[in-house]
Amino acid sequence: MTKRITIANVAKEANVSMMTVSRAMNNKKGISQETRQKILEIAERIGYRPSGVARALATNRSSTIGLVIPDVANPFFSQITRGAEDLAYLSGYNVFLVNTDENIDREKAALNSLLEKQVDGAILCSSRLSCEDLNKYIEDFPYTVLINRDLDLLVENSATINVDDSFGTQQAISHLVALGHTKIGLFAGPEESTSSQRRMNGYLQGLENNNLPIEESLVVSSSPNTNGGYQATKDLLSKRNDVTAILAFNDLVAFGIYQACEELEYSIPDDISVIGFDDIPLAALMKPSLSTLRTDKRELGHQAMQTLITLINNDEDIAREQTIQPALILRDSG
Amino acid sequence: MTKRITIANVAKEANVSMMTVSRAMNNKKGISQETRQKILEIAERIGYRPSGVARALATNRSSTIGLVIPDVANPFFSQITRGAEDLAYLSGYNVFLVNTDENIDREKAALNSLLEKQVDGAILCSSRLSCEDLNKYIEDFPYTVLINRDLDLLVENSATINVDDSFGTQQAISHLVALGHTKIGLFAGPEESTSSQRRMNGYLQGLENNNLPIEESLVVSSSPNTNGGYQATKDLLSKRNDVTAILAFNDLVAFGIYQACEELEYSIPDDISVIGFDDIPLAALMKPSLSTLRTDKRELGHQAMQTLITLINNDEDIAREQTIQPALILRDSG
DNA sequence: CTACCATACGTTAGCGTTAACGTAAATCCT
DNA sequence: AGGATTTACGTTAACGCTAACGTATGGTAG
Repeated sequence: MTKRITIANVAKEANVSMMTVSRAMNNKKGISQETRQKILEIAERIGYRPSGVARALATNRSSTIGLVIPDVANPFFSQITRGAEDLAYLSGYNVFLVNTDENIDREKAALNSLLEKQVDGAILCSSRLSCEDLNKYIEDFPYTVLINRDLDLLVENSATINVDDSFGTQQAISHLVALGHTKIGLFAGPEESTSSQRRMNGYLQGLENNNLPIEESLVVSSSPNTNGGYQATKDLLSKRNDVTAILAFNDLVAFGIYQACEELEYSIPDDISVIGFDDIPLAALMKPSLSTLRTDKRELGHQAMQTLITLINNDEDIAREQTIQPALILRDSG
Repeated sequence: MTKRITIANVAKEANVSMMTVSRAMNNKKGISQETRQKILEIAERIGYRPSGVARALATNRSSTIGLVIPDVANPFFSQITRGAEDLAYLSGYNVFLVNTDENIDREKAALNSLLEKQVDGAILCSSRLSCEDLNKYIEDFPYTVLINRDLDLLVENSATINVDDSFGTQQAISHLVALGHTKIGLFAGPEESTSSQRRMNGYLQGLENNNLPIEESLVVSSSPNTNGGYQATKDLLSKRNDVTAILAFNDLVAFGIYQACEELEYSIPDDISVIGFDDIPLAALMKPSLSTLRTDKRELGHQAMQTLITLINNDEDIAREQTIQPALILRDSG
């Protein structure tokens, strides 16, 4: 490994001080056009690359952001990641991506490592940390944005962005009611999932809004996958053959509903309407095509990054608690 | 923002030199158990967090790795990312994730920013750079691992990992031949895609291995999506009604084949066998379930990271050109 | 003509850490 | 016993950059 070319090399070659080179490289004022040009040419010629590490040490800014998510392999988070990274790129930041696997210890380890790396800010997605721990970390990071996680006390250096699952679910119910449905089933997801809880709230609220009774037997919990939907359908329809519509926890669950309905010879949407959640690519390909609630995850990631960068730069006041609305995509299933 | 707690604070509090604190924090020898313990307690108590930036400057090692991919939102790359990050985490590295969108300028910008950030190594996925540019960057990075990209001259500080698409395709053909097929169609993907080229090679080689003639009209290019498969099927079957098997560029293309076959009233696999590529979750859910060639992308990412870290640590000799074999997953479609 | 100011630089002193070397005391070996 | 080695520290000097301040030069206003 040959020795690194430093700002001193450029300075000597150009017969100026390091400070002048620094000004030239960073487009700062207090330097004439000619010298700047000359320095930039020399830098280019001798292959000088500024050391981000040294700069970070000197300025106390790393131009680096931490993004903490449960699992990039999950399309939900990979899309958020994409939206966030795109804006980071445009704004001159690099992003550290960390997976937690919804494991608290791993999440803590991730946050600690980001703290050591001295990121300028962090975006935490679906954090599993206790409120106490979370608050401690928020204090330690310069700035933090939380996605899909509420916070009791919202401090100066943080903001939250949440998907309004409750509202989305209410929308879906209103749509189904408008179609004449009154016996609407809900396939709830894992109990510990906050989005599952929010959808449950939305479901109850939606029924109330439309003056429909709440019947416990219409709510079935299901694993968040195809098989979960299949099982839940068999389960529900064996008990309640008056059900005419089902809200699935997500599109895969909806696909499971399709499979069960085919077996049981229920027709979608004639006998049963189905509405999914997520709008995965498969949704449009299913037969009949699946109506579903889509949240723009890329936009979500973008908005989180935008918020974080605004906080960092302290440009302007920004909403501390933001919300993203899912959109009801109507297709053929209900 | 309160002032950062530094190693000096800990040193003063513990009545030792900074060097001793450094030794304690980094588990280095030349320090007694008692002092180490005492120092660690004090560090914990006053909330000392070592500055990774300062450490990187002093040691010339950032414990940071750059991962450059076309698009995290694409499941293929998000899984690679996951596999890579997992190992990075275990090995004490953080990874910078960058998307290029297959845009050469953005890729260069990404690499430049990683160079500035002084990553200890980089993993480049499906790089679109010219050989010349690529070689220049490989020279600039301490270490580089390329995924799905060949390199003419393989320098000391680099390695490549490629998916053996050709072999996978040959496997599929041998399987189809064993089933009695002789007229096997290929739906090739985008021409500029190297995996498409490799599969074409594998296709030709596979036919030759099995003493089958090469017929140009059996090869149709298709967009890498459902619609592409749909169109290509209609196209192919209108010209060649003797085709009894099709290799799809990927599983979505295969899904398009299914749709076209349903319309044309061809039965799968009775009239036509179909084999996909990728094994996306949908593959197992399709009717009939789709036989496909699966490459373990997580393993691919893991292996790339493993190789990079081995290069960095210079632990042991490592294969400079590695290959990952896709596995033929046999289901009901052929 | 002086006082003031802007412009274009240079100097100095860190940022927080560790490598490399120095040193004093304890331990060991023959 | 006396030199060699080991252990447990401390000192010094970087790593590469920039903030903050200093200085010289020329212009400008009154």
